[in-house]
Amino acid sequence: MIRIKDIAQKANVSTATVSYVLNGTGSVSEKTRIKILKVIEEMNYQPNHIAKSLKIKKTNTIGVVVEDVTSFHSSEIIDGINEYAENHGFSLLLTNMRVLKRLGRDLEDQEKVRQLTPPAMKEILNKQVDGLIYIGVHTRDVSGIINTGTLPTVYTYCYTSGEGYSVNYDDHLAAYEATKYLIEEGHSKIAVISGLFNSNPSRDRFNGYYQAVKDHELVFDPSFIKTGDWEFESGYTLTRELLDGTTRPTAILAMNDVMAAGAINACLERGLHIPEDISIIGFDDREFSSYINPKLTTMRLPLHEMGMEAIKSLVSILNQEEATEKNKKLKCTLIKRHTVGKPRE
Amino acid sequence: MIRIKDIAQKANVSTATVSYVLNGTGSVSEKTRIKILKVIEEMNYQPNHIAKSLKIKKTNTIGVVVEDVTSFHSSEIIDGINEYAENHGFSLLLTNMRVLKRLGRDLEDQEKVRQLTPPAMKEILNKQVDGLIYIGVHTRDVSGIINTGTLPTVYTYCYTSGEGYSVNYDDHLAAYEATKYLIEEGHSKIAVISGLFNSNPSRDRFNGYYQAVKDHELVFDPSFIKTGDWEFESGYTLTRELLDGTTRPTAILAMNDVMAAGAINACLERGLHIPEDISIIGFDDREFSSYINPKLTTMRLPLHEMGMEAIKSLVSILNQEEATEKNKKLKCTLIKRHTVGKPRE
DNA sequence: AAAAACAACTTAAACGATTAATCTCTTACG
DNA sequence: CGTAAGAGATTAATCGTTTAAGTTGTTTTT
Repeated sequence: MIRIKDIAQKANVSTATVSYVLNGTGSVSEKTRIKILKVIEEMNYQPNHIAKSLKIKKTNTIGVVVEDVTSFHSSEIIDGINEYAENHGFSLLLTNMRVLKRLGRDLEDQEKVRQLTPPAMKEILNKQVDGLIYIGVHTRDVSGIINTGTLPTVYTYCYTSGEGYSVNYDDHLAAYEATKYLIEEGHSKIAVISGLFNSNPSRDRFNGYYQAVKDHELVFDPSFIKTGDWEFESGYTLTRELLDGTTRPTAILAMNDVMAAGAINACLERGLHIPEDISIIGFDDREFSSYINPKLTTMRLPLHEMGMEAIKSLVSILNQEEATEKNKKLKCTLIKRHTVGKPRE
Repeated sequence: MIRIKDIAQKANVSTATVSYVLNGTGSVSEKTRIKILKVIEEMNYQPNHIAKSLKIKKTNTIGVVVEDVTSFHSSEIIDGINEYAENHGFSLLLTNMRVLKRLGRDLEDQEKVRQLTPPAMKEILNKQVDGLIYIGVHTRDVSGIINTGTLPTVYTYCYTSGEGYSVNYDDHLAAYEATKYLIEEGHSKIAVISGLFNSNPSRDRFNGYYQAVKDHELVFDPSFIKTGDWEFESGYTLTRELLDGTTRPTAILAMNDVMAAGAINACLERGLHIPEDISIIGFDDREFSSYINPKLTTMRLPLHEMGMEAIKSLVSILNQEEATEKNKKLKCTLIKRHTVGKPRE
């Protein structure tokens, strides 16, 4: 391994001078600068980041703790983080907590999640990262569960009540816009297949829906609200219930694409045509949404952007820029495909 | 930050002694060992890995270079790598090349991929990782594209011809078994919707299919072989061609789930019943495969296991264990769902 | 009883960078 | 002309560990 020392010897200067040209600090004459640069080139010198980090107490490495990498949103967020990191000289140290695989749907049990944390995270904290990005599996509150100590941290796809920085998407607005779209298409009987009701996204999305219904002076029918559990089966079952109800809705707002897929299956099975007989709108824009038949109209989550904004926030915290926004909320976008149409007369 | 020096002072010993108890090296009396451990506990000392790495020239960090994180297989492989890493004290430094997003289907143009490499990878190499795992986007040959220099490297979901270590799944065997399953269900007219034909998996899978057909003494009909491009549309279009052909197949082997989904759509559109009128089998076991209607029977790739085996290989190379297998090939497993049945008489 | 061996420590030099403090020239200015 | 200022370089300490080599004092061997 070539060291600064080797460069210095060959170029007949001190190590300090070499370091100065490497970092563009100090004052070095153009002549020696050129000379040193040439030697560096010749010897194919690669700086040792470890040594540098030890001295300057900065690693230019960001820890990324993800509750579950295999969850659909994680890789897209990581991709966003990576894009910014690459362009700004940061590396990413990744740790996967695997909460979903280890706890399943038990993860609302905060104590269990907490117990999962230490082994996975201690290591990453000790590795001397400059800051941390925490990617949850649901946009739920993780305060009290995660203790990152004094390390600057930005939470995304989850948040901490009150303290801490977070980047998320706007559930309320997204549901509002989805509902508004349905209403504008002419629907007035709009059912909802919700996720688990003790979760923030479910609550916020319901409120967005409710707001849109009220703003457009439609009647709110509680029998149109069904509570699912985010899974395919519940979308399927609840849609059957909806179709068997006294008044049949002309549109269904499913709170994720997986349940929407279940809803589509249920409708198709009953011989209904989508969107002629019933419209369905999903949430997430999962990859499969354009592989199913008919292709699903859905609200796309700004995942890539969330990753980008999370690391931007973190970097601005690291740079002590005071203006950093505490809780960013990004907008979802409506992806129009083939499951929404005007209702029959 | 608490240093070894601080511990040493408080415990009235030298830094060397502290280091010895920390590493379990040297010879330290039980009495001082206890004493030092107590001080460490009291002061909540956390070792500085950076300093240690500088000295011992080992980081216990493994670089993971992935051609595209958002590709369906990547996160599952990463999950496998992570599981082993966590249990063996390694950290993961992740870099995403984003080849798919940057090059699209152009990635068979090796020159372009090569040009993408340096900026993304140089950084990770300089960060002094002990070894590298490279995760491709297709199981294609990347030799000549990727230059990891002297760094121990294991390739997965891709390979290098001849030199280097790799872990992959067995395409030939998987296709053989899928075909065999179809034959055993009673099918004799089995069509294939292949991926791009200049790709290794396409070739190997075709050979597996061909072998199975021959082994079971069926006639091989070239008109049953259609070449797609891995995308949904081609599955759809080619299935329509197949259905319009002079002899209609009773089963379709699609070389990935996405094309299989296209095939299902085409069949459904023609009013065919699956699997009564036609059987369809996919490849990959994508998440959506159980969300589509009917649920797709498919060959599952051993992704998690590939990640585990990749890092196992790497670690055994790092430990200079000579016995490390050069090119591991893992088995796919058949996931039986609802798109394969016995053919009509 | 002297020599050798060993256990239990300590000393101090690395590892490869950064950087405050110095030093030596020039150049500029009143 | 004397001196202050500045440019361009060097010296050496430092970051937090590890570890070879050295130092004790005690035990074993012969």
